[in-house]
Amino acid sequence: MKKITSEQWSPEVLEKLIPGHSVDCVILGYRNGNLYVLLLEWKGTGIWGLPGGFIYRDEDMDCAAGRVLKERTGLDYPFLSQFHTFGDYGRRDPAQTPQLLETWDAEDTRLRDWIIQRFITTGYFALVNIDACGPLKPDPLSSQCSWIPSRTLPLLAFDHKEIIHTAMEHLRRQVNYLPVGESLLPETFTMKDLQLLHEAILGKKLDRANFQRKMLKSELLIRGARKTGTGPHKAPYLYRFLPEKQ
Amino acid sequence: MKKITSEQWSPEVLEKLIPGHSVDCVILGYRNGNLYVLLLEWKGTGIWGLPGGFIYRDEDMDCAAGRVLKERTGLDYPFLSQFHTFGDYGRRDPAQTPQLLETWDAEDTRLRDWIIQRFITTGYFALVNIDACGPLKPDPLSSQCSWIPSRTLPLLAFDHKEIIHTAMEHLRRQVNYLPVGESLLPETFTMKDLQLLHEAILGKKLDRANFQRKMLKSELLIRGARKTGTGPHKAPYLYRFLPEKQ
DNA sequence: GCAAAAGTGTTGGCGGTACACCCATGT
DNA sequence: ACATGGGTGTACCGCCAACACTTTTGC
Repeated sequence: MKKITSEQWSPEVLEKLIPGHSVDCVILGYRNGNLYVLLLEWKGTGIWGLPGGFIYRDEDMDCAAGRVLKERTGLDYPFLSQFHTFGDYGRRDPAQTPQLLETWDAEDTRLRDWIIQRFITTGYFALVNIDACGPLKPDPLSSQCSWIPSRTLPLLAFDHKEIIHTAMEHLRRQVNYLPVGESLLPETFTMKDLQLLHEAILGKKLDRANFQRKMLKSELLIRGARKTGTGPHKAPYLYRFLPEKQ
Repeated sequence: MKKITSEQWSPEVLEKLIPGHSVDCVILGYRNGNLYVLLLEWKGTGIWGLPGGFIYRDEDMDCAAGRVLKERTGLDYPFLSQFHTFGDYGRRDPAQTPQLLETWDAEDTRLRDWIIQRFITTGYFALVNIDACGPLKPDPLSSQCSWIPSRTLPLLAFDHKEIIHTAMEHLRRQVNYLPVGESLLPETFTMKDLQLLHEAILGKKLDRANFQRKMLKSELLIRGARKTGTGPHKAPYLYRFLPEKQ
């Protein structure tokens, strides 16, 4: 796996990239009971898109996805996995690409031709701790990079809405086998916190008693001290995840 | 979905193809208790590879996979689904490409350059009835196209062994949710036939009694007459799958 | 004391596994 | 009759959903 550092796109850089194939990352974060997706706003258009990028000719595709994550969030390769490749001919609405290019140097048609060509994209998804991210950085085509609640998605470019839905579907199917808590929660948390997270992912309420037993039986958690000052009720335990097995 | 008919590769045709991205199909068949994979032998090399193909610039990627299936087997789009995209920089062993090209027109370097470039490939898998296939047709790079038992794979090109293993893994995980019997068995079959198929996929023995109950409970089968002349024992029922729900 | 939230217990259903028991048939 | 394989019954276990009960805490 060869790592390549971030660079602005330019005609010279474009030469080093694989044409027509991109990676798009569905980066999920969590805070206060809500799931968030990291999105970029295309300069001045009000259209949002997934953080994506291109693949260098001598770079593994997985690395390209990791590089995108690093460039936007500063995070180094947390849990990141490919979930689907989107290859329909008409997946990029041709009416949207001109908007994407409005802020670009119009006189160099190489850039324009490169960006409006047909693209196949491979979707990756990552679960990250919002507080562990560095400052969010938009890419050269975007004006801002923000955490957007996954329940209230804005107008999205191309088929990015479908890509997000596919990723969420993938996450829901695997929620019991993935370290979702470890990736999305702070170091210590209550069982209620963990349950709210699972409920946010699954989009439905879970039984408190059964959820508690299931989590404890997994033997991935260690129980710490009780959390004080949480109100007029029994103080809940604080948990943390076991250190990783080597 | 735009359909495109088969053509030989030529410099003119190559212009119409997306460079650097291929589809490879893991096409599985079944007969007498054994799973088979459809493979092609590269002309004169003794190296085998998956049936693959390229994507026309105006063609959906899923269609390209369906076209590959059709070209090799004559079958029209049975159950066919994408399972993973293989994008490592070093996935195609550069030492193997010269062998692949030995039988090609060496004086036209465009063909050579096109075929030895870095490729990302998307893997599809299909379950087909061997008897329903037309005559098997090798592609321009291959001398033969045959059903090879999945347990005794020959020397395979590039990372095709890994691709097959990934597909089999995918199939094992989904065997209970896929119409494996409907795709791989003849119209009528005994419960034992169906069980042998599942055992071949899972690579382990199943309990006869429990398997029978599970299949009947699914309500996908209808029981027909008994099969006669099967030996000194009770005659088994013949089953068929219910006609598809509309 | 009372409400609210946390922790634990109990029950029943369902799916999977293991294995026992009959049934039909050709020799 | 008997061996062989097909069909069905029963018991057990683990997982999950539903819900009851007890404990702690601030008001």
